[in-house]
Amino acid sequence: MGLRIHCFRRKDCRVSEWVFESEFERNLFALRQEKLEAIAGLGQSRFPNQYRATQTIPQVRAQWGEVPAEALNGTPEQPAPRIEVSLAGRIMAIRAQGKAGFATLQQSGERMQIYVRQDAVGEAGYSLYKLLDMGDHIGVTGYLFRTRTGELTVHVETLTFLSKAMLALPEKYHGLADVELRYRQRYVDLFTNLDSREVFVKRAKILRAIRYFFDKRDYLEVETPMMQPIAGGAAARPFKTHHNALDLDLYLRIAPELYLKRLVVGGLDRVYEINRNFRNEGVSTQHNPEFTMLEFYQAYANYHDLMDLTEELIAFVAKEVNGTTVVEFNGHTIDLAKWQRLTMREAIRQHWQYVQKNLLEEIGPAPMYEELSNASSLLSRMKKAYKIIHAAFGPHGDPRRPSIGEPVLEPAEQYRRVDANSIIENDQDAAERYRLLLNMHSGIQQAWDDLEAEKQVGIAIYHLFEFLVEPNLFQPTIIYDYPTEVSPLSKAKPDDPAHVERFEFFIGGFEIGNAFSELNDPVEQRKRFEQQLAAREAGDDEAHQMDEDYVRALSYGLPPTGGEGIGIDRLTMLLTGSRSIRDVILFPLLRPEQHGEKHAEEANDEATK
RNA sequence: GAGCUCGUAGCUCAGUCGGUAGAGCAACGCACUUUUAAUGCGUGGGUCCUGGGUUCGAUUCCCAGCGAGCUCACCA
Repeated sequence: MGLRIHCFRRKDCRVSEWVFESEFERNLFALRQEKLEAIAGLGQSRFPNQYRATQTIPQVRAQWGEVPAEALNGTPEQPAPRIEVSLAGRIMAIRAQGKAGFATLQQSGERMQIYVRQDAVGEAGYSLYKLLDMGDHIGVTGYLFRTRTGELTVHVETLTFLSKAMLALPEKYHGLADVELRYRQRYVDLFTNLDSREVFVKRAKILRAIRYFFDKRDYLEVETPMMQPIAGGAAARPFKTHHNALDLDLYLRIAPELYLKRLVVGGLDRVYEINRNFRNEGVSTQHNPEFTMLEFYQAYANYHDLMDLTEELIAFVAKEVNGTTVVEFNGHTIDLAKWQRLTMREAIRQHWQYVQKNLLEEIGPAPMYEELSNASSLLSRMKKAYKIIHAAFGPHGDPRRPSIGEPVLEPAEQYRRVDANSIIENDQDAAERYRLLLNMHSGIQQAWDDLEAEKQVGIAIYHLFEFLVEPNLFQPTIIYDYPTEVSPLSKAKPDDPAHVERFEFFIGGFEIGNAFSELNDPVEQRKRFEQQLAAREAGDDEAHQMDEDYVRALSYGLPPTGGEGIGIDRLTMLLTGSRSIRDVILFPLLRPEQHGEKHAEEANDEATK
């Protein structure tokens, strides 16, 4: 910690100089320092090094929270035995009344009222009380009683000053409401918004439950490199960094996958790792550039074994953390113990049939499996379907794409000239219908584009799935048997080379995990790397690089292995009912704050360019 | 990356059909020995995000920029 706390408004500010956000803060800080001196004058240390409490506030509440007033307070004739306590906490409310007063201490997210009266703590003690402010840390000793209004309270006998808040706390009723401030100043958010604290307590419980689950099954927790010379194991753009002494470019890992499988080659049959991955991509309510993944690998298992394990894991974690497998998320009630499993093509067909039956009969029956396997028949089907669904929106229905040809059907009345924003505000069902149709529209359009560009049929199928089906998978769903073209690291189905033994699972409308029977044929692996390399040369900067050492590792023999990755942030969102990934990451990535003159200069520079 | 919305006191928010702004909390002073969003009386606190334009005059209108939220795109 330097001396500087804020340094925005003066471009030449030095580290040795205090720069406050405002006069208010400058004055308050000075005033609090004077109070600190006055506290020292009372014989207290300004910044004492420790305080020995005998209990925590949660402990006292747990033990005495329900004990009635008579038992604690006794009567004038029959005084009850005193319950002595020694507690520490942060002052979250303080109310002085002449020669006595109350304060509320907070510790570990729980609160305890204290009562300080001059005739109990003495004049010096009461002088200290009067020098206390919201946000200060103090220690108290005394005994428990209940006030007239029944609140469990510490009758203070000694007061020990522990640390001063030099800045003003947020408004005490609302806490920090500005989401940006809550992310930037999480240290304030955490003690003023206890809901926020609860999310991170739960996050820790989730991690603990996961570790327990895998440890119990003889998995070994490992840590593999986060800085890698080749960023592999996923399709994503990496961050680049540099090691000076070795003069070596390195990438922050996009996945631990290839290292974990090397470990299985090495005889660590069951391994898992929980740690950060880094992907150089945009941010959204579901994406942070660094995010936490659980990856685990199990020798001699295939993807069906992992499906069973996954269902068990998710239900177990939910139960450990929330005491139930039922969660409310985004207006949906989800039971994490009730799963369905569908192949990707089944899911597309099922969803298509749903749309046909409930929304748009003209779209026709779902494509048959043969149609979904053949590029030219799929293309002609997509063309047909596109015209129908496009017409359903009316000539102006989809602002993002000009009409292709003339509408072939009369637009269905309820979708004519629909405006997404107005119906989302007004009519939930209409908004839902609109969303479903728009997703279908986008998926069909995407598949058409893929096939038109002569991409492989599997890629078109995958896109169709992503748009049509994925956003609607609120209940726990395993989607399996992915097209080979979109799965460079997984193993083909023995009886169907067009598909691989891979599944992803979806809850709450987004993907949470991804698993497959790992490809362990080094020759096949090299071939797929080479294909990726070709894609890379063709301009796909997310395509895999060649990883010779990984192929070498496979050449020593990877046993048949199942592997899976689970997004911990998203799982946490689900189990805490958080709509944004930023609510489950302590310090989500934000642009640095810019203030005052520096800011203005940059704005001008920008304007004159 | 695109669209929409927002940015006013330390915090939570009003407001100004264009005439440089208010409340509550917090802060400061006084009163009050069972209050609890304590209360009562009084005081201080603002480059109304930044820059430019229009105007006699801009916090308000217009343009640009910065930051954030949401939606979409990319992605897990």
